[in-house]
Amino acid sequence: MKFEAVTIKDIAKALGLSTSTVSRALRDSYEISPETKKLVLEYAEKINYHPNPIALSLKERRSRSIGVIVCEIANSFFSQTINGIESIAYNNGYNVIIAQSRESADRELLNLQYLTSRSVDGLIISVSTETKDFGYFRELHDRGMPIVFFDRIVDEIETHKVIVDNFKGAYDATTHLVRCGYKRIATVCNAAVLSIAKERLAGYKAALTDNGIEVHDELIKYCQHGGMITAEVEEAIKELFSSRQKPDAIFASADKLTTGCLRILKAKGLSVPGDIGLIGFSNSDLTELLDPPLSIIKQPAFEMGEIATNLLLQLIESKRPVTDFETRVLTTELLIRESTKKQKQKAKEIAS
Amino acid sequence: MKFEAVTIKDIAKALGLSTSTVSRALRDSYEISPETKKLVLEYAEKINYHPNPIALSLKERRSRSIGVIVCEIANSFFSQTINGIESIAYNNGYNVIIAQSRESADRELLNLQYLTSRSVDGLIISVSTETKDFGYFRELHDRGMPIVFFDRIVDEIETHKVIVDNFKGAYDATTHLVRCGYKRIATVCNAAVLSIAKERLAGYKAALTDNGIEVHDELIKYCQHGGMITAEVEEAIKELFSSRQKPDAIFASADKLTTGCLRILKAKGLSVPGDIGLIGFSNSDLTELLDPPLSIIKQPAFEMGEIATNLLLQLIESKRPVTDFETRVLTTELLIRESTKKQKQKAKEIAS
DNA sequence: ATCGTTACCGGGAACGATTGCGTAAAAAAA
DNA sequence: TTTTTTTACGCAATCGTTCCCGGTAACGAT
Repeated sequence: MKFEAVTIKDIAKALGLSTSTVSRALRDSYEISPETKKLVLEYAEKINYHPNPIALSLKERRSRSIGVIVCEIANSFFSQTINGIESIAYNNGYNVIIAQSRESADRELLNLQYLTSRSVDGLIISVSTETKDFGYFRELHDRGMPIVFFDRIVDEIETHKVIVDNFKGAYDATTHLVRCGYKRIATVCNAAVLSIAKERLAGYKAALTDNGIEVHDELIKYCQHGGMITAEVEEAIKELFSSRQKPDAIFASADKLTTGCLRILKAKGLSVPGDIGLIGFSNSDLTELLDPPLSIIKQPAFEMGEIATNLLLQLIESKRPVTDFETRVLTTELLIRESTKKQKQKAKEIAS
Repeated sequence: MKFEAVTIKDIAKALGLSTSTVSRALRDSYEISPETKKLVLEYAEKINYHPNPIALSLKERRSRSIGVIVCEIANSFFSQTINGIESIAYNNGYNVIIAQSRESADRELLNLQYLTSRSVDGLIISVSTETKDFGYFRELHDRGMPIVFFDRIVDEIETHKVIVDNFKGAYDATTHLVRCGYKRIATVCNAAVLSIAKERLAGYKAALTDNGIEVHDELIKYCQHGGMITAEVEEAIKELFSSRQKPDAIFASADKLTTGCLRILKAKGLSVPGDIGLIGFSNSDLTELLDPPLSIIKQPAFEMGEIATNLLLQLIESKRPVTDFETRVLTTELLIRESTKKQKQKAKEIAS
């Protein structure tokens, strides 16, 4: 089954002109008489002519499409980012091809090869938790493929990057927990190789130290798949509670980890914040409806997508190789709700 | 800035062969000697040759890409569906271009034109709530563009469709409310033009009638934008509560409406299910963590995406025009949780 | 009458890959 | 040895579009 489109040849034949003339008439060239132009334009309109973008891509050696690789789209943060990416891309005549790594380095590489073989003009990437070898990224980048990293960036590759101040986000969240009166604050974070995991962990540690609380390694748990696998989070929580230092609060450093922790804590029959406080990074718009309403650190996801895309288009459309790269750092938002309200505090409130 | 890829010409020149020979060698043609093949294959591997898909698309008049139009991707149901679509598409060498209508008929048309001008080989569509004129769909379909509708389908266009038994889903949900002891059951649904809205409303009505409960029109509220605009849901709820027949339960017939209702009810200080019961269609994986845990009707979203894609690929790859279309109807899943537990019932449970 | 200019338009190569057809050389059959 | 067949490869067209060259009128100036 074929969908046959109208070509410039059809117009040329019908009007007794050459394809060159038709092409020029359509592009409003000065070498074509007004009458011919009118003729061509009207006929093109009539038969609903649209230039074949594939032929154009071949000719101009660009596809006007950009590739996006994220771990998964069924994730509030990423779907919001993609919204931002799309809005800018579409306004500039680019289309967006989305691929998911599902936190697998293999799938990520496959997607990468697939997208480049599809000749995308550029890439917007948030790397998977599993990725250790950035050789292919580097090779691509060295060969001139425009790449913008966001969220989970690759430090050793020099290109545009868009992130939030993860250190500050984590610092603020942890400080908030301290101020609420929590003492044994644990953290559940992403694979340690991830830039965001490192930064958020650093923020967590700094906040504890600055508040005179000792950092205990046994209160720091890593989830290699960023919470995509429930068992992983379950294991982390179990370990936390079987340690000598039982935590009285948890700072979760990623979307899936935050809701994952809540799920496991409830499954274990623990009350939040009664038995344990919880705060985490999240971009879900359902967090305030949860039981309990979750205190979260929220990222400006849509804006991040917009900025990343603008930077990428800048790279793509630049005449000469860009060497001056920038890293845009946005700020997170701390939303305080029930899940970090310590019991004593609650009691006090009721009394007053 | 350009990303220069290796072409068949580069290989030909380097090896002193013609492009035809190289092409045939790469495709393992019988007319090429084993030695030449080996030579070409090894060199191609060495310089990391990948055929240019754009050139192939031009030659074969197919792009090996499919377009998907949904109202928004930051929606559990649709992002899960897209996961299903992608998994099948990628396995078959197709890529997926996603576009969002954001419930606007204009944007939908724009996306449609954009995708077809991008020469996608086929389309998978869930129409927007606003769409009234299906002329463009029809035209495209008549001109041979393979289209598969899912979820929100277009009855008057004969092609493959993938839906759930919306009538039964709504019937089951409403029946469940009746069995819980609710008497004045309201429904908040999508724009009445949508296939799913009609079917779910019919299921709701039938369940009431079959249980000897009268259907009151003032207990039926429509949201033109399917809950994307909060004010819309707020207005619906306000109207319900200002009517003579104050509802004691609500059946929400779409993802955003379900969580939207919960949000508004809580904002109004109403307790669920204490003051009012709530059940609705939803595919969010957070519903059981909500306050209260939400009773929902869940659709097999991933599977729907898979089936839709398989059907589309079937259409695309069919040699002759397909005239025998099918509508796949899957079944929904009813998950009963706290939000539909009527107070009396609760009391009884505690007593026993 | 000849030249220069302007205005319009067509031929054909190119983008990268595939493929039908033609053909030289080598191998097999006569 | 001659003829036939097979093997192995190149030429050129094709997909839809753009664009570099040309080319040809018409017209005014010389």
